Amino acid sequence: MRGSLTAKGQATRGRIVQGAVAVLREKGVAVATLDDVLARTRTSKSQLFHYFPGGKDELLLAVAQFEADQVLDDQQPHLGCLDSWDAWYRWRDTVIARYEEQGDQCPLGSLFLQIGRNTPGARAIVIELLRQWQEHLATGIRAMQTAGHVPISLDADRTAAALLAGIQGGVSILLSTGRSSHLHAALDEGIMALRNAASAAI
Amino acid sequence: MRGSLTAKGQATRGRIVQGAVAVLREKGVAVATLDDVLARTRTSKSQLFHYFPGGKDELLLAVAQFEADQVLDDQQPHLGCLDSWDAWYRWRDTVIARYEEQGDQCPLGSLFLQIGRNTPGARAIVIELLRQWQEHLATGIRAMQTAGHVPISLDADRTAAALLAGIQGGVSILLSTGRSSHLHAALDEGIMALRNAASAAI
DNA sequence: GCAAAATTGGACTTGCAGGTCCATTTTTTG
DNA sequence: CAAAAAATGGACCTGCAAGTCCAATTTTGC
Repeated sequence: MRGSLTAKGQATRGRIVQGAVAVLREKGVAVATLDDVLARTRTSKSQLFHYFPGGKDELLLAVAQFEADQVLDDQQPHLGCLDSWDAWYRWRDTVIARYEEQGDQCPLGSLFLQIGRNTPGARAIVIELLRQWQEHLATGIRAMQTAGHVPISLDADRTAAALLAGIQGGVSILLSTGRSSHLHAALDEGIMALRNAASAAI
Repeated sequence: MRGSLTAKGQATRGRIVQGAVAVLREKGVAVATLDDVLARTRTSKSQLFHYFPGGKDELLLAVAQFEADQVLDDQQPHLGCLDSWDAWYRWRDTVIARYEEQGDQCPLGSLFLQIGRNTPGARAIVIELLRQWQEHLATGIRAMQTAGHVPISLDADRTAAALLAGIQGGVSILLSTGRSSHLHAALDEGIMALRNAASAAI
């Protein structure tokens, strides 16, 4: 078999990615080196370049994909069933808890500055993550509309986009300042906008 | 005079900062080097380290401070007189224009990932920028309350915080995806929240 | 005008991190 | 079991960018 990975190979490759994820979360992408990853995973240079011929960039991209998947997973199952006010508030609590716990690490954000937003691979990962995230929110808003809790006149996609922007900004402010008050405000105001739309329906 | 700068010295120091600003905007902090700055400003290594004994970190910090000041300046005079719906929309247009023009450069954001958010100097710059920005917004909201356009019951600081988060997120999404729709949505929804609060007043 | 201080040029050093290479061992395949 | 392919260890190379050093020049203060 040409170019295939044995079970052992897959295991090693996986270990490298996992190790890279850990190292990057601990030290930050700016200072983390390949040797750090090797030390942690007890693998050698030749192994790393064997599984990631593209070198550091390719490894970072793999880590980015992993982290991106993690973002939505961590919001489940709540993100998937935003069909009552209660569900929305439970989801809000999950988001806040996740990012408060994460502290001032930003696995994903910093990763993209390093890889470069321009590289097609990196950009595709962010775009897809944001698209899915926003889609989930929009679906939740439509569910609330169907249930009659939010007026149909509301533009679900636009509202979802604004809410997503608020979350992104809240998180990035949390990263910069260590305070989660903006994330709190963005989520609460976002949900409040849905409730107010209900009473201020045109 | 010990440790003082002559007029010539100040000019050189200023040229270095200006050159660094330009280089960082063009190439991005991840790949820009001190030699790039020297080449552009026609200065020498010894000059750079003479005026920035702390080396690259100190220079980056100076650039960060410059860029931070720029952020609010670029929103003036609109940000300073948010006392009518019209003024709010003019300000919104200014913000959108500024960041659309900037494209996918993020002088400030990327800078902090390089310097490290932890270093006290860097963190202080962001915190102060955000504080002033939010203060301006809150002042604007209070002006609208005083004028009777927005109910007093609204928490100006919290609303300003949410709006600021939305802007931050909108910008960071613009940087990642090249699309300004989220920034648009965040601003419009943020202002809409003020208007809806008016009609949905408790 | 002259001594002291500030400014400047640019060659040189240094350390490090990414990447290459090849010999050796292990696993797969038939 | 034997040949081929995959996996592994780790020494080595290389380039680059930050930072050092010193000698030369200009400016300042008195």
